[in-house]
Amino acid sequence: MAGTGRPTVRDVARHAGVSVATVSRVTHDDPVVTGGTRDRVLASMQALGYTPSVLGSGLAYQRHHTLGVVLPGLGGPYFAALIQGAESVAAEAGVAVNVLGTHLRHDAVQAVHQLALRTDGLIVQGGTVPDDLLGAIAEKLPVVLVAGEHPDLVTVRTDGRAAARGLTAHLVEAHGHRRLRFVGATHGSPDTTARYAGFRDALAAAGLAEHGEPVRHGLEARYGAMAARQLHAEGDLPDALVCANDELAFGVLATLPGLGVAIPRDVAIVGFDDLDLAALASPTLTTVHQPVHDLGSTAAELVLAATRRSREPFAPLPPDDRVLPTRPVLRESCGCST
Amino acid sequence: MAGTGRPTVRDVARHAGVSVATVSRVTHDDPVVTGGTRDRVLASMQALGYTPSVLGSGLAYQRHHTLGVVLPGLGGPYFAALIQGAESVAAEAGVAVNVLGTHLRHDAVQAVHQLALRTDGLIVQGGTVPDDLLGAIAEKLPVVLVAGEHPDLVTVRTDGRAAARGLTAHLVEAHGHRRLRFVGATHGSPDTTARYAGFRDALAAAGLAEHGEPVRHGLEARYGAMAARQLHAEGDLPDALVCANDELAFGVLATLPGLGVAIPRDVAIVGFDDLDLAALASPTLTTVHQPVHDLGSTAAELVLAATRRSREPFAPLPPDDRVLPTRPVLRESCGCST
DNA sequence: GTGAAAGCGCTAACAA
DNA sequence: TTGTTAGCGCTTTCAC
Repeated sequence: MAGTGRPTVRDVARHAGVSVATVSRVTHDDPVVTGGTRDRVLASMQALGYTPSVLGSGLAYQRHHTLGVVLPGLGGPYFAALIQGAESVAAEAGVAVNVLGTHLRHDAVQAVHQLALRTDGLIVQGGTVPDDLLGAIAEKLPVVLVAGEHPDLVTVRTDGRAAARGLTAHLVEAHGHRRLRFVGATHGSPDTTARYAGFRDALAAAGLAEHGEPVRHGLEARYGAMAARQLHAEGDLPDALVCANDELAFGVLATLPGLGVAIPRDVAIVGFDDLDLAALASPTLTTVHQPVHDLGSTAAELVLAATRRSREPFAPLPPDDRVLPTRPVLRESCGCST
Repeated sequence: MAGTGRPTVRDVARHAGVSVATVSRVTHDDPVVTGGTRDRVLASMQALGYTPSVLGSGLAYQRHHTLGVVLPGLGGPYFAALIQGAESVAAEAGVAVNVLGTHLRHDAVQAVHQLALRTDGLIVQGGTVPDDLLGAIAEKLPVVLVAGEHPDLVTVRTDGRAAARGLTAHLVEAHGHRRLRFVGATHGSPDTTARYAGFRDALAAAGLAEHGEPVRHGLEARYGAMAARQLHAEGDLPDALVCANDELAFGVLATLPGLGVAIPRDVAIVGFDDLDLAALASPTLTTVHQPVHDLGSTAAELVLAATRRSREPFAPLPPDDRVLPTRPVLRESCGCST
């Protein structure tokens, strides 16, 4: 009876000789239930192999127990680390993580809307969602923006501009490079845009001009390879390449040497993020360490905190801007400690 | 009234002057509703900004409208492609995709169980979940195993052994290499295990012995770098390195040249998967093209098909073994067309 | 401390 | 063709 499916609260209640309310209380560790009753119910749960239905409690609580994460893509160690950070916090709270990669979908806006309907809160990577849509969604459920800026939202980021300024200055001052070029598509990536701005800041401060426009193919490893081939074909290699992230730098690193260009002898290279591979490639990669995992976990904490107290109609989160620290990591690819 | 929250079927029904059943029918494009009624209801939906609650319909349907994907990790382009494949099919069906990376979690088994409770079906990458647990879960909901083998389950995979045999034979026969070594951690990865077996097949057929044990650091780019450094340190470089996947090969490619080892002059290298970067790195990477995206989409189709007809108690899927074709891609890193 | 009962939003017989 | 009604599984007042 009661179907052949999984046992429900009712089954447990009957088996334990209590009411469904009591079963529910035990599930939630409600301290009012007596030790004896409690044990009896727990035993019945064991005996029947009962697990609360996510569907049932979801409806009653009006909560999906799911966190949405919106990223441009899913590939790449950067996003993996971000997701892990978010997931570690979410798992703790019994919340699942639902990831959406927008750059791969023509119907990204639609998809974000869909996601918003099935989650209790959203973590959004800067540049993936138009600002107005973001604002609209933030009125409906808690949203935290990662690696982006927005006056009315909660944001978690690093100061990429300052970091890029510092790293670029290092290339100029410590290694005497004067012809520097930026690699990375700035469009649609606030993070990259900030880094490029910092790059330009440093050049301006040193009285230098960019050695050519940024090479804007994309932000993944393969685009680094593409950039390397393009630069090589142009035959006008700069002294140093400032890559928007480590992935791009690896793409360059897996290509230029094969084309007969030695690093850092012929060209110096720096990246951003300090991915694991950075310390292992040869030459080891000079970069800026970013707390990517923390970015994700912090964002998740903020969203979940808002989620939990979401009882009434829902009030948007008060704006906040958390800036996490970065740290330059000087290795071989810039010419240091060769 | 009716709370300040989102409008419900009841609100729409009242507004349109029909019953909730009719509203539900319109939502599901039930052809029985008259054009007039239909239009009136649609208008009311528009007016009120109604969207069906995932929670409500979920409970009624007893369906989560979510597909689970279990992978070892989330980084890496291989998994990104797999997820995209699955997601493209899922999105079509209005189903969300929930990804779980097991290698990063100490409580992987627990996590898989949790996931099973919130999804309608699971796609599992071979090697991520113990066989017995897999069997147990498959009795509860549709499960498709990707890149793995299992007698009682639906599996979608490629014939990695044959592919590896062919590629290895190429190194031996076309390029005359005799001292070959395998790079990649076979433990816990059926895919890698199969490729290693194929590698050995080819060597045996040629009457050759492996030039040393496999270098088993892992399966990601950084472990390729690690392997490269180890091999270089050992000072006994083989003629050719057969990497378990392209990621590892890239790690090697971003490291060996920097250590003064030219590819393919000093060492030939081949990978598996044919990631985008393979055609762009220098030297371009010889590899085996795998339909990773199709692996994901096929798996998703199979799971969803089973999901849809899951009406009664649920019968496990009948075992099936789909083998998708692969294709060797000969490029520069093996010594071809240099 | 425990139980009865009224929902949460939607679907699906069954009636009309 | 449309409406009525009884759930789906769980939570949560409000009585007892």
